[in-house]
Amino acid sequence: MCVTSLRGRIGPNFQSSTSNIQLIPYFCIMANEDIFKKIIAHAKEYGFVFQSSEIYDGMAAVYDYGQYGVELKNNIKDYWWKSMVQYHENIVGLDAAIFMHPKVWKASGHVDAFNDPMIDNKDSKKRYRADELIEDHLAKIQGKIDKEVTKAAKRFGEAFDEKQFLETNPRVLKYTAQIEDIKKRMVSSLEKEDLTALKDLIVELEIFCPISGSKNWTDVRQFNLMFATQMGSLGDENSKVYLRPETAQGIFVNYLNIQKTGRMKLPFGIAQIGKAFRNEIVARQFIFRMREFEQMEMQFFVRPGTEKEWFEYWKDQRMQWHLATGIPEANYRFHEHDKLAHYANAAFDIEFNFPMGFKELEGIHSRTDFDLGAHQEFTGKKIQYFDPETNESYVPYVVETSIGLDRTFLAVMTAAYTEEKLEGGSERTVMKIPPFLAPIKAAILPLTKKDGLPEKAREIIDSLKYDYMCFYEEKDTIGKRYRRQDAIGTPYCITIDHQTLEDDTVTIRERDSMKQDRIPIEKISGIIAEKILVKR
RNA sequence: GCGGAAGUAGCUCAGUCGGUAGAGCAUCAGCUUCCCAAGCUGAGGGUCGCGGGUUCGAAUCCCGUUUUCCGCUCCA
Repeated sequence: MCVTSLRGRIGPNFQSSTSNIQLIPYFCIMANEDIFKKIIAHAKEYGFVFQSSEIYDGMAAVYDYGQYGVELKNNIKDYWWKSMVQYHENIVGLDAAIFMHPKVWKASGHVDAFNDPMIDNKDSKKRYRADELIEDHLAKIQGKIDKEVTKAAKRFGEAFDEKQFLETNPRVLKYTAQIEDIKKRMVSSLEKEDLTALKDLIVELEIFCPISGSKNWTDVRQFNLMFATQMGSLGDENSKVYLRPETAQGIFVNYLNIQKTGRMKLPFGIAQIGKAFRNEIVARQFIFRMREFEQMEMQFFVRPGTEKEWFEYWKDQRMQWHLATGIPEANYRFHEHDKLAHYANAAFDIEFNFPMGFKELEGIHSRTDFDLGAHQEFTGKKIQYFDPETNESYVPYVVETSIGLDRTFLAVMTAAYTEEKLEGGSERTVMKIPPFLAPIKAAILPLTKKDGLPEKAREIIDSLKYDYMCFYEEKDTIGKRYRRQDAIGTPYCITIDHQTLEDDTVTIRERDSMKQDRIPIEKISGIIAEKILVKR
C-alpha cells in the first residue's frame, strides 16, 4: 500500500506496510567525472570529508574526516582488524611509532629509491628536476630538426622525401647525433646516480633557466619524497628523522620482539593500521592520493619456498574480504605488476573501479627476505627463525597485504553513491553503504515534537545507544528527515508515533527499499543486529 | 612540477561601463502540518580566496600568491 494511506491503517492488527514507491536509478546517464565531483561535494556537504585547514585556504592533498567520515573510517578499520587479527590465531597486531631510526630507511631502500635529482637556479630560486631540464633541451634540438624539415619541404614541394632528408641532410644528422649522445649520457648518469655528471651535462649544454635566463645553477641534489624533521633541539644533519613513508618497516623491525615474546611459530603474521607520509610532487584526486594517508598492512612470515602458495592464499583471502562487503564483484579486478619493485618477486594489485577508472586499492606482494635480510645486514643482528620441523635456521620470507584505508573509504563512497527518481517525480540521493560500515545504524525520529513523543523516543535511543551508533532528530517533516538519513547512509529509521504510546510499537523504515514495517520496540535491536552482520 | 580555467553567503550561482553586495535553496526561531524533501512569519549569515598595485573610488582592471578543476608529467 501507499505510505499516504498509512493513517487509515493504524490499529491493533496492523502488521506491516509496503511502500510501492518505485526506485529508478538514473546515474548511468552521468559522466564519470560528474559522479566524482558529486561524490566529493556530497562528502563535504554531509560531513564525511573536509579539506585540511580549509579556513586558511586549505592544504593541497591533505584532508580531514568529519563527523560521519570518522565513523565510516573506524568501521572499515574495525572490519579489517577483526578479519585479520581477531579471526586468525596466528596473526597479531602492532602499533609502531611513526618516527623510526634514520637507518631503517637506508636499509629499506627508501632513501635511494624515493629520490629525484633536483637542481636549483640561484637567480630565480626555482627548482627543477635535472633530468627534465635535459629533456627540455633535447626537445629544443628536436625543434631545430623539425624546422629544417619544414623549410626543406617548402623548398622542394611535392618532390620532398622526408625520410631521405632525415637520413642525409648533414645539419639534421648532426642534431640527431647530439640527441643520441646526450640521451646516452643522461641515462647512464641517472642509472649510476652520478649527480656530478648530471650537473656537468647541464653546464656543458649551456642550459639556462626559463625564468631568470641565467646558467647559475646549484649542484644536483636528491630531493627526498620522504618528509624530514628534526628530533632533538640541535637541528643538525645527524638529528634528521623521517616521517615513515610506509608502515611495513615498523613491523619488520619488531619481528624479533613479537616472534619471541609471542612465541610465534611460522607461518604467522603481524598486522598494523597507521599513518604514512609521502611528499608527492603531484598529489590529486581527492583522498585517492594524499600526502598523509593511512595504511592497513599485514606482513605474513613464511618458510622460504612456500611464499608462492601463501601469496595465492592471501590474494584470494583479500579479494573475499572486499566482496564480503556486498559491493558488486564487477567493481574489482586483479592487476599483475609487470615491473616489480626492488623488494618483490611477485606482486598483484586489487584494483577498484573508481570514478576515474580502475585504480590500485590494495597490493599483495611477495617481498622475499629483502626487508628482514636488509635489517640483518644493517644492524649486524641475526634475524632468523629456527624451524623445529626442518631443524634449519633461516630468514623468513614475507607475503604482504597492504591496503589504503582512505582508498577503501573512497571505494565504499563510490559504490554507495546513488541518485534515484521516485514515484511522483521527486529525487533522493542515498548512500547505500554496506550497513555494517554505515556511520549511523539507526535514526530515532519522533513523528512530532509534542504529545510526549520525544520523551518516548529518548527512552528508545537510550536502550540502543550502548550497542549502536544512533541519531536523534525531531526537526522538520518526517520525509525530510528520512532523506537526510539516506544521504548519510543510515540503514534504519525508527519512527515514534502516537500509536507507540499505546502499544509500544514503532515503524521501522529500511534505507534501500524505503519499505516500512510496524514492529514492537523490543524487536528493534535484533533487527539492526541481523542487518549489520557481515556474511562471510 | 608545467600549461589552461576558475574561486562572490553552508550549497548552486547572478552582479551591466569601476560607484556602498543579490537570488534560490540551506540554516536558526516561532506557528502550522505530521510517515517520504515543496505551508506561513521572522532572523542570522559575505574583508567578494589572500596580499599588493592603479584609481577620488576595485568583486570588477593589473601583478603576485594560494586553493580547486582539466590536460601533461610523476607515482619505490
